[in-house]
Amino acid sequence: MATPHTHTHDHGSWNTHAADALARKGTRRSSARDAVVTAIAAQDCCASAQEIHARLRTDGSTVGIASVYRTLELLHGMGLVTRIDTGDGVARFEPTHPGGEHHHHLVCTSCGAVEAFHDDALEEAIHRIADRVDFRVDAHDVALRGACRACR
Amino acid sequence: MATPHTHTHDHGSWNTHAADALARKGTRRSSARDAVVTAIAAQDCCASAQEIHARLRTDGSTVGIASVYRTLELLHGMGLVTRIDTGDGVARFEPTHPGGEHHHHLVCTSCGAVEAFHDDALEEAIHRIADRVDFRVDAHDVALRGACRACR
DNA sequence: GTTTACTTGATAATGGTTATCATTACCGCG
DNA sequence: CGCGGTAATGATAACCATTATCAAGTAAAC
Ligand SMILES: [Mn+2]
Ligand SMILES: [Mn+2]
Ligand SMILES: [Zn+2]
Ligand SMILES: [Zn+2]
Repeated sequence: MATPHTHTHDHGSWNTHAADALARKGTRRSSARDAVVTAIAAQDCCASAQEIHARLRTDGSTVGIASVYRTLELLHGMGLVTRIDTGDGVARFEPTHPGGEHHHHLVCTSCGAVEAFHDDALEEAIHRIADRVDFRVDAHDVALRGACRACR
Repeated sequence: MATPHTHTHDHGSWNTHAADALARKGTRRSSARDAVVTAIAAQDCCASAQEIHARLRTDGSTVGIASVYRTLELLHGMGLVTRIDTGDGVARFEPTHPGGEHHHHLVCTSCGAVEAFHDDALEEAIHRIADRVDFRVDAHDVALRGACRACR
């Protein structure tokens, strides 16, 4: 039931999915946005704007930090990216897969490490709550906090 | 199963609980800390440092904002207070009840309203995950995001 | 090619939180 | 009781992730 999340995504498929959605929305094509989208497509789990920016600059890109934030905001507004707050005051983002398939996070309060997990019973419970409550539930997030193997 | 959380806490009991824990820890008694502890004891759900500070000042207290942050950090470190991040860049805090009884939150992404809920199946699922995963889980939090009745 | 307005990158501004520091005031001890 | 050591305080400066601003660049429509 609770499984260490296996990374079996095709990075290219999300990239295409996102590019299509952007084209459909009618945004112009630009190298900055392309670079950010490609960088996000390569992630299996969450990364902050600053981390994405640093990775891009290391790879020789000249994208500005503002464009990273702007692109993340755009993609988030379009539901192409999931925002995750691990509680350290930094927003992290990961690709949202079209099928609804996703994972949640184990956060080490000692070293800040983030691990992914998935659990069907958890999803089922959340789904039932959403049906029962006087609130339209669009999204959910779950974080388990504690100590990772290394910090324990 | 999923119930709108009923507020049946005795505010005084958490206040005493916290005061005892602070005494046991050997901290000095001060009016600033007392005021913050009392303010938190009066909460049924989460409030930010600034909100707590404003409430105290309105009530005639001269507590500085720094003391509010310091007290929250102290109480959080002692496990007396739960920190909640609703994703708007503001940390909120609510009293941690000794029996482990707690609730989770519905967050309206439109107006920012926060409602509490509790669900046994959800807790059970999380408990099972904690047992199964290679991680020491000390705490967990769950947020359901969407639109409240008023914003829907 | 020209025009239009979407994008960009640099940089200033914002705002919650944290660090600093001189001053205050608990509280154990004589 | 007083003292003295030092935890705690409140004002304020510093920090830092995120946002807003703006002049310059550049897709894409015509
Ligand atoms: Mn889920
Ligand atoms: Mn719970
Ligand atoms: Zn992830
Ligand atoms: Zn609450």
